Formats: sequence, C-alpha cells, structure tokens
Amino acid sequence: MRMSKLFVQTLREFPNDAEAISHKLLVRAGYIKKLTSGIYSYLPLMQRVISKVSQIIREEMNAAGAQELLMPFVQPSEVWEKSGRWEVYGKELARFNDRHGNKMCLAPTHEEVITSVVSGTFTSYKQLPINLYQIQTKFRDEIRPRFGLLRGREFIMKDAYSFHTSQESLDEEYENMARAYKRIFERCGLETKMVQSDSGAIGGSVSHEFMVLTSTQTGENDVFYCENCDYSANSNHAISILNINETDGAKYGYSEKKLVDTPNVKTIEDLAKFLKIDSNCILKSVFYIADSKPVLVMIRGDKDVEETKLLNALNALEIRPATNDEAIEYLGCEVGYLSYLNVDANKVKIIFDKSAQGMKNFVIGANEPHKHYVGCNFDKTPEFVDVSLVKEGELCPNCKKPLKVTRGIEVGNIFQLGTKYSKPMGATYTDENGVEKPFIMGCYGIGVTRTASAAIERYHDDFGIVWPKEIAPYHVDIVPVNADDSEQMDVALKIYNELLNVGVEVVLDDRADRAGVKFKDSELIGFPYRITVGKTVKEGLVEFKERKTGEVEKLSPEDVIEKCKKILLS
RNA sequence: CGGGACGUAGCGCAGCUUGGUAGCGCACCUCGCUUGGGACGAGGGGGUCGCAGGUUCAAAUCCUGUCGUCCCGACCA
Repeated sequence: MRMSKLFVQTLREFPNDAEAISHKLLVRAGYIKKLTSGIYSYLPLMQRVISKVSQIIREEMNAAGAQELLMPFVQPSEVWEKSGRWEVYGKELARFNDRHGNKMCLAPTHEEVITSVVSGTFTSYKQLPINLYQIQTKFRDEIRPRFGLLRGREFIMKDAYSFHTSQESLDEEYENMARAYKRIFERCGLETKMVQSDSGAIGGSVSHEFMVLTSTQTGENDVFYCENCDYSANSNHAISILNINETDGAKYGYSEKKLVDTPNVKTIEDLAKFLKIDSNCILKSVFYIADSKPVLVMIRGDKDVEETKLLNALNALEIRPATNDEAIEYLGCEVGYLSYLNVDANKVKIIFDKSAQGMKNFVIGANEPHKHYVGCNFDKTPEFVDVSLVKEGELCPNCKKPLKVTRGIEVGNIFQLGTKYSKPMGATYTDENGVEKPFIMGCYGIGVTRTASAAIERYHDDFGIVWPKEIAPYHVDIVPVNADDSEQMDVALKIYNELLNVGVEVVLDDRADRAGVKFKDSELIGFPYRITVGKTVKEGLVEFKERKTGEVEKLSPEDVIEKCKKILLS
C-alpha cells in the first residue's frame, strides 16, 4: 500500500472528547471515526487490525474443535420472551417495532438464538457435545459508552456456545476454552489473567474473566490476586479473610452500652475521630433501595459495600443508594445516624455483611439525629452475608497471604450456563434411555474491538501506538526520506516490491512531505518496523528500525529484505 | 438515571462579561522554495455560531426551552 493512497488522516492534536489513551490514539492516528456516541466507523487501518485479531480467534477456536456460524443481528421478541429476558434485560436491549408492529431487538448477545438454532436440530445425545461460535457486531445501548472502543455501544464480539449432556462434559469444554483463550490472547501479544467473576445478566454459576492487566488508570476493573497461590478475582467476586481480633471497642474504653451525643458527626471518618476509635470498631449503616424496596446494610466502618454482591444477595435487578428523604421516610432518621436497632425487619430488609462478624463493643448509629451508641453487641448472632468490597492487603481466602490489587481490562469471559436457557426455552435432546433432557450449556465471549484497544492501552509510548506485530495493520513502513530523490525512491521501490511479492505487509510512504512528517506518522500509527531510505543509500545502506525498542541497524537492501522475511514470515 | 462541564470550519480553540459585517492555529487547494524528526513565503476555498422560540432597530453574544457531546458513579465484551 502506498501511503499517498491509504485512506488515513492523522491529526496534529489529540481529540478533545477522548479520555483513554487508546481512544485518543485511535482517533489521532486515523483508525476510527465517531459517528455518534459509542458508535464508530472502523477505517481501513482499524479494519486490518480487526481482521488480524479475528483470524487468530478463528484459528484457535477451530483448532479447539468449535465451528463458525453466523446468526441474525436483528431478532424477534419471541425468543427473548421465552427465556424470560425480554422483561429483565433493561434498556441496554435496543428494542423497536417492525412495520407490522412486531416487537424486535438488536442483538446484544445470542444465547436465545443459538439455543433455538440447536434445539430441534441436534436432538440426540450422540451428536453432543458441540461448540458453535460467530464473530459479529453486537449492540448494547449502554447508559454511558466511553473510552472509545473499550466500551462502545456497537462493538465486535466473538461469542461461542457449547451444548452438553453432562456437567463433566461442560467442565471439560470449559477448560478447553480457557486454554484456547490463553493462546488467543498470547498470540495477540497480550498477557492475560484469568479471574473469577460475577456472572451478571448472562447468568449461570461458574464464570471467569480474562483480564489484560494495565497500569494505566483507564483499566476498567479492579483485579485482586494473590502472589503466593494462584487466587485471583474480579472486585465484584473477590472474597477475603479479615482480621477480627482488632474489632473490639473495649480497646478504646467503650465496653458498656451507652448513648452518646455526636453533634453533626455524620461520616465514619468524623465519628472515628470524635470518639477516638478505629473505624473498624464502628458498625456502619448503608441504606439502599433495591427494586423499589428499602434495604439496610450493616457493614464494618472501614469497609465499603460491593453493590454487585449485594444485588446478587438480594436477587434483585436494580439497586441504588437511598436518598436522605427516603432514610427519613423508612427509618425515621436522617443519614449519618442510621442503625438497624429498632427497625422493623418486616418493613426494611436488613443485611449484615460478613465484615461485621466478630465485632464486639462496637459503635453504631442511634437512629436518632446527632446520637450514637457505643459499646454495643449483637443480641443474637445475625446471619452474615458477604456484600463488601475487598481491599488491598486483606488476606487471601486460600492461603491467608495479603491480596494485591491491579487494574485490568476485561477482554474475554467464559460462563457455565447450565440449563438457564435450555430449560425455559424447552431446548432438549434425547438421552441414551430415550428421555428428553434440557441441554447443559456454556458460553464464551471475546471482545474483538476491545482486545485491540486493550493492546494499545498496554503498548504505547509518547509517540504513539506500539502494536504487537501479530495484530499490527501493516508490518513494515518504508520511508524514502526525500521522495524527489530518484536514487532513494528507486531503492525504496525495489524493497517495497520485493517485500510485497513475498507476502510481507508493507506500506511505502511515497508522500512528498518532509522526513519529519513521515517519521511522526510512522510512530503514531505504530508500524512495528520502519525501513528508512535516506542519504546512506549512497553507501548502499538503509536503516532498519524496530518501533518497540528504537534499535536501528544499517543494512544493505538485500539484507533488510532477508531480515524482514525472517522476522515476519516465520 | 444522579452529579459536573461543554456545543463557533474536518480537528484544536478565541470571540460572549459590555449585542453592531464571524476570527486564529492545524488540515485542505494553487504557486514558489525546502527535504533525516510534524519547515517557510504568497495566494485561496470552507461556518444557517447545535436546534427552536423570545427580547431588540440589530443576537454567536441576553432570556426560555430543547437536543447532542464529554467527564465521575452504577452496567458490561
């Protein structure tokens, strides 16, 4: 490809509406163009990256025994009503009516359709297990799309679905997919960590996410992991062991239950300071509204509620912190002094977080403005549920060593669905005894466009993108320093044609611009290798520069061709 | 959906307080010059100032409404 013909426009400045570095670089280097919020055109450079990632996925999925198919992007409400998700999916599911008034939607995922595809087609246990996948555009009408392709509303996803006759068979395929995923991301140049996760709206029991660990702030999730054993989990799934010996208020002289005045002391921080006590001796009350019903969470003062865990514990669909007015309405007291004491458990659901277990002589709100109790103890031991966010340094649930935290981008996930879809949808096979049974299912996703973005988040520098060569849009950028110099141009053309012939993906920057412009663009776009044909051509030499390391070698045109072949075609 | 900010040329921005012929840089086009790190000179094209009302002799500017975009939270590949 000649640079003068390539459909690309690099920008001198970063776009104003981008925050994440991958988003900034994709726009500035001419890979994507926004059409509207969360929806982008993939320009030729981007399309090549997408093809590379997709091809790697295809090869590995096929090698793992899966078969590619392609399902409809526009779907009727019927299948969604059958699975029960038409009601619960929420506004992320983009719905519309067709001209006949039939309810339709744009596919955010394909569990329903794949289930109906397999149902009635593969009806014998002899035909199972089977794993089917597709690479396709999805649409999720996210409340807040952001970070460019890291979270678009429209994005490209590889989604696979497996069907089994037994849990053992599913377990086997789950492991098989986990191995395939590891290889896929490795081939994309990405190191990933497989972490336990919450299964969210897709449902099911066992699930793991594949995270690209990033040091940048734009990592989407916190990942907790143990350096001693191999425990790792997403923040909405991580559990930890807390040291409960230190949570006795008696240590601070509060060993008897007493009502104390705490004027205008509303926050845990202020309360700890006011009473000269550690915040882990305070039993904090956090008030939520879950599916329009009030829920009071009692949690240790130094801990925070993990709302996904709470959502799951309540089996609720939607949750939000209550307002001060709602606190007064349901509990008769303003926020800051709330407590479960004297609260009618029939009217307000009360949840005790595990962190409260073992607390003694604690401080708690009095459910009366500007007053707290000190020296409280549980009358009878309540049931404790884990709804708190793990913090770095808390102990690993397996080996009790301190946990570490890092930011990560979720690029893939695997779920064991069980019969969550097959049962309600009546998708069954006939077993060896002639009995009809629902399929046992698994599903496996990879965000293709997100993977490409994650690679940029992981590999970039002050000058631009530093693509791993496996997913770079082109391998080599040939820069004749002066396009008017026929000697330079001749040598550049010779190398270009030679590399083209042997199948190296190469760009010739034949533009009339000065060298600086071409160098800047080359680095911004992120070609893994650059061949500079400049004044050393008189000595029969050209320069070969590696983007990642910045290392430069002076080679003859013949040697540089051999070098490219060796690095890029093996 | 809650909190915050912003909509002026393809991109980045000024002008708005105090109403009076819409500007700058980059990019684009032409010519010249230049050619190892985003050169320089001359000339040129491109904007119903997000949209709709209102106030006014006159609105990018003031008022009201509305739509959109971005950031923080919850959701997710």
